[in-house]
Amino acid sequence: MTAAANQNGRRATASRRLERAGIRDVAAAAGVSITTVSDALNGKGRLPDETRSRVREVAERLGYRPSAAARTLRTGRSGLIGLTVTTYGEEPFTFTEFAYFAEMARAATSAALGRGYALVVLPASSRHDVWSNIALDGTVVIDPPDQDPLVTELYRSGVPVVSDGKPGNCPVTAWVDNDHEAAVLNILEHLSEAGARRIGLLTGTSTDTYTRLSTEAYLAWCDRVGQEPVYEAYPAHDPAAGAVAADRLLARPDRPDAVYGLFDPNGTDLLAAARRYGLRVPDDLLLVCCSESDVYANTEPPITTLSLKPRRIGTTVVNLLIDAIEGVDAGTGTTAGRLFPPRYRTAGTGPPPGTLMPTELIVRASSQPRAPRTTVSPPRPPGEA
Amino acid sequence: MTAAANQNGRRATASRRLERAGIRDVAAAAGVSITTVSDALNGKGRLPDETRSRVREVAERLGYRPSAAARTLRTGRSGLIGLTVTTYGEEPFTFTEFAYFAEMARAATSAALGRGYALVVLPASSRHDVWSNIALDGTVVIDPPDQDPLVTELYRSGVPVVSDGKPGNCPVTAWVDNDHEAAVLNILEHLSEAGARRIGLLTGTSTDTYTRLSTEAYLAWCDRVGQEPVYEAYPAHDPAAGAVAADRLLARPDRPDAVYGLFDPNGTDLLAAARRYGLRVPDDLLLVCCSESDVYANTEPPITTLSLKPRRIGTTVVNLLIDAIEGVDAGTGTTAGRLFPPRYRTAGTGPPPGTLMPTELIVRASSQPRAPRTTVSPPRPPGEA
DNA sequence: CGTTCATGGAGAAACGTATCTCCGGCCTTC
DNA sequence: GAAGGCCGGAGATACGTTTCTCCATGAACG
Repeated sequence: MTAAANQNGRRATASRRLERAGIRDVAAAAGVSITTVSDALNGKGRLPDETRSRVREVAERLGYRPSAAARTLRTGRSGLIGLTVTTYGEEPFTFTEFAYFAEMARAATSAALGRGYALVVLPASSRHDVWSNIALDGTVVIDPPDQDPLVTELYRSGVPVVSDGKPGNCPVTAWVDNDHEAAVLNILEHLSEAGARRIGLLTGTSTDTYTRLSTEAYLAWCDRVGQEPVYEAYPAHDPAAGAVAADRLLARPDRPDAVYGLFDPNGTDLLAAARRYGLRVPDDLLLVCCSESDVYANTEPPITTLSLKPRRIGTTVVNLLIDAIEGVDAGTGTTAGRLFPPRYRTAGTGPPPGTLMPTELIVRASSQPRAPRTTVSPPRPPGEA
Repeated sequence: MTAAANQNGRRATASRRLERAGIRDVAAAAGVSITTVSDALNGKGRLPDETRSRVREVAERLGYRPSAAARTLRTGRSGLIGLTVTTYGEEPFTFTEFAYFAEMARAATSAALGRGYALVVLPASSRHDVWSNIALDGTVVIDPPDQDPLVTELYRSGVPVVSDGKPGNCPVTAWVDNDHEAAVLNILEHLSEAGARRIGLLTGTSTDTYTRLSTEAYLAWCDRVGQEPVYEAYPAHDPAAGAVAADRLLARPDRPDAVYGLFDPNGTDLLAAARRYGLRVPDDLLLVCCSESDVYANTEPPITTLSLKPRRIGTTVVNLLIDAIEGVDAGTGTTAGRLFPPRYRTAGTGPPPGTLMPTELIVRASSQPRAPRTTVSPPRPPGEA
């Protein structure tokens, strides 16, 4: 009966340690071959149900757990997805610092788990050895800068890459982004209708897509309607710099009567700056900022915010990535396909497919002059302007 | 020259695909053996520097990247650490929902990366196949419930487990927690000194360590000083229930003149409830809540908070875990040790080693009668940078 | 009665690395 | 002049799966 012990000669020579049971042990205990065990547990092959259940029972009894490492080595699939956020400045990473990232990451994790994948968080600035030590089936990159060497290398080594934020010059498999241009135009229009005559912008100095597209849309709008641009830029990763920039913006001689702040803390920064200058919101100053935080529902006054809907973005990004990962095998043919490495190929040339997702403007008191329901009466210009 | 191609017979028979270069290819190109390549790249063995650098150069030229899966299989080490948060309720996971988790996770990720490990986020409620599909060197468990089956299984299969939150009956390798008892006593004392006669508690209905220990400390204190306990409990994972409970607490006939709220949103909840009942803070009601959010520095009035210092916890937990992981091999002997599975053994019996970490009470106006001046974060003058 | 087929399953070859064992030279040393 | 000792490196094995290939058996069918 237990003659099967002779089959695995190697194990017979080694003294029996208290190792975890392997597939060989299960096969021996069940009196079948390794193949049968593998097929039974993975639901493959042609086996009568009786054999299947018997093998499963034996495996359960022995506490058998397949080795993830061996499976990964054999199948070329790890079930792991990298989630990378390009780090601003020196800090390890600004993860969860802004609500956008936190929400996006949470949604991405959920979506991945729902499809049987797990997410591993890897800052782009991590030591190279950490990256190459992990078998990744694909990677989500949040807001890659132009010519990101990390993305380029990943792509070259055959790992699918989907970016959150339209990539500049990086070759990605696909990308997802908000329609920042439409969002900014919508806000500017909203503020104009609320009576704004001179709309200012609080923006960043970094070159990521979000900052760039938003600022360009603002400048283009200014050019179109004939307003002189009024904006201040600051390094968005510096939490203290935002307050300073907000102050600068409201201290200008050509002080705007409405401001859109591109970053999450801008709302409170602008509100505080307005108080310092004795400006009432919304009477003297209309305010909108981009934020996922609901604290702006309870500020005094509540502040109109633009939500980028990070949950939707995170879910979409992960689903696109997994589609690419799993689509690889489907496209490589029938028999010899298995021999091919899981290298993603772009169909011909041309830009990678991108998806634009809408944003949502949550209108609150800060952008509604006086009566919240009628916008007919234009506000009087603040001070002398 | 390229006669080395004959050595790897397997590769010679298969038609040459455009696969990624393996260690064999490097060996062939450099005219050395696989062993030499491995040693040269990993800094092991005894090789002259000339050979080392030559092999490295060839590897670089071929764009060689070692297979993480193969290395993991061979060494039994993946460089991956699981980060598990027990899910409250139905939601996928409350990660990043509370600032505590977000901060703790961020610190843990940083600490892990600093030591060459990466973190993979895995809710305790994930499908079992996701868990067993990933080779984990160890796991951090946030606040495991009593008799957590997940922890038990992990521990049994030899994976080191370190928990954030003193475990009830789970066998963990080590644990870290705040000194909740001391923290609560400190708060109660602080409130008493501020003039409180009847201190109420807003607590949770769940059985996690934090809730349990804090509540018990409160009850013990009441018993000691002879005050009748005044508390309301609600399911902490329900964001709406907190406001209701806060309202209930202040509506009681034996209304407290000071309240400590165990959860992050309790501060605003209690403040809102106080307003509804026309209670002035801190004149009629002293307020403290446990929170990592700095919004309480700007509420009206600013609210005294207890910080659990999640960054410190996250860092400590990860370092303890990695110590355990890397300590395993050190303890298994010299020669035959390599054959042993990386199974962690507790030294004898007895409880697992635990570390208590201090908390920090940030005193603001809400718990100081009269004195409106805060001791932290003084207001910034308008003109200052 | 011979041929085909479907069924149930076994054997063995990978996957790509790390590492244990061993071996040939050359140099020293008595 | 022979016996170690060190240097530089090659061979082979094992890590634990998945999966390709192939075989034996018996039934169906002409």
